[in-house]
Amino acid sequence: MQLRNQVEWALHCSAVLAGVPPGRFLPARALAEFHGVPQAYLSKALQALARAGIVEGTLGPAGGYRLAKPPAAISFLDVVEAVEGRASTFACAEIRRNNPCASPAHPPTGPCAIARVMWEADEAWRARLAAVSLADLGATLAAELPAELRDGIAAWVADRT
Amino acid sequence: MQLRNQVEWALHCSAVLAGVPPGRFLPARALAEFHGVPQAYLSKALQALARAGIVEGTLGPAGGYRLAKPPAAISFLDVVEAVEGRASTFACAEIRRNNPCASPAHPPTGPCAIARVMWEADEAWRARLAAVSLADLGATLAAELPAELRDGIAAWVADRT
DNA sequence: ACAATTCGGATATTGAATATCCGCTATAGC
DNA sequence: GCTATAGCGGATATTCAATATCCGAATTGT
Repeated sequence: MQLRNQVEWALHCSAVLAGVPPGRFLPARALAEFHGVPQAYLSKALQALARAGIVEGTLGPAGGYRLAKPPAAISFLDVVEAVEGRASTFACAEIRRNNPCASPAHPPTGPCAIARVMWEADEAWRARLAAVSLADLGATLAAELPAELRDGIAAWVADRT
Repeated sequence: MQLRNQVEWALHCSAVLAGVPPGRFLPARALAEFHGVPQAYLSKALQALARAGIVEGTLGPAGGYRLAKPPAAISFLDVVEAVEGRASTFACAEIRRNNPCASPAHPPTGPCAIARVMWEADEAWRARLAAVSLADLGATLAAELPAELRDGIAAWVADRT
C-alpha cells in the first residue's frame, strides 16, 4: 500500500503556492520546473486540487494557480484526500457472509469487528493529517530553511507570477 | 491508496486459526472454503504469515496451519505488515533537491518537513493497529456473535482439524 | 513401504490502476 | 481582433495487483 507520488507533489505545490503574493497566479509550468517533475502529469494533481476547492486556476497569460483559501484553513488531509480520494484504506468485502455456517436468513448486523479496527486506525491517520495546516508547515519551513534559500525561493516565485 | 484484499483475508484467517484446538492444524483448503475465496491465492497470504512467524504450517494429511504464538501476542499490525510489508505509506522522493534555487553544494539536512508530517500520521495508524491483538478480537467476537453461530463455527472447524 | 495429502515456491495470464502524453478551449494583453 | 499562453479533459502506455496453474518436497496414516 503506497500513496501516489502525486500526493507528495500536491503537498509541495501547496507549500509553494502559500508563498505566492496575494492576487497573483503561479503557472503549473513553473511549479513543475521548480520541483523537477513532469508538467503534464503534475497538472492532473493540480486539477484535483482545483476540483476540491483548495486551489483555483485562471487561463491565459499571467494565469496559473493560487490557493483558494488562507493557508491556515487548508490541512494536509484536505490535500491528501483531494488527490487520493476520501475512501478508507481498508475495503471490507464482507467475506464473513460467505461463511458456510451462517444462515443467509440471518445476515450479520452492524459492521464486521475486523473492519471496525481497521477503520479506527484509518481515522487516527486522518486525524493526524487534519491537525496540521499549510500555515503550520509554513512556520516550520520558515524556522528550518536557511534565510538565503528562503529569499531565493521567494524571488524565484515572484519572478514568475 | 488501498490495502490489498489479502490483508482482509489474512485477518479473518487469523481469527479462525485462533479458535483451532491446541495441537491441531487447519488446512488452507478449509480456510478458503470457509471464507469463499480462491484457495491458490489465499495460500500466498498464508505463506506470508508463515514467513513472518505468525502462523506455522505442517505438511501431509492432518496438516495445515495454526497460530505460531498465543493470540494475545499477535497484533493487527503484525498481520497487516506481514502481508503489506513494513514500508511507510508515504515515500519521500526528496523532490526538494530539484529546487533550482538550492545549491547542490549545501544539501538539505534532516528529513523533509512534509515527509515528517506524513510519517507521523503513518505512525499513528500503526500504533492503533498494534494496540489490538487477536485475543481482543476474539473477545469482541465472543460477545457479539450469536451463540448458535459461534458453536456452529467451532464444530465446523473441529471437523476439519 | 506406499499413497494420499499438504505446504512451498515458481510461473503465466488477466485486468485494473497508475503514470504519461497530446490536442482543445478559453483568457489576457498588444 | 489576433496571437501567445494558460488550464482542462480525453487518449495512451506501462506498471502492478489479482488470479489460476503447475510441480516439487515433506509428512502422516494405511
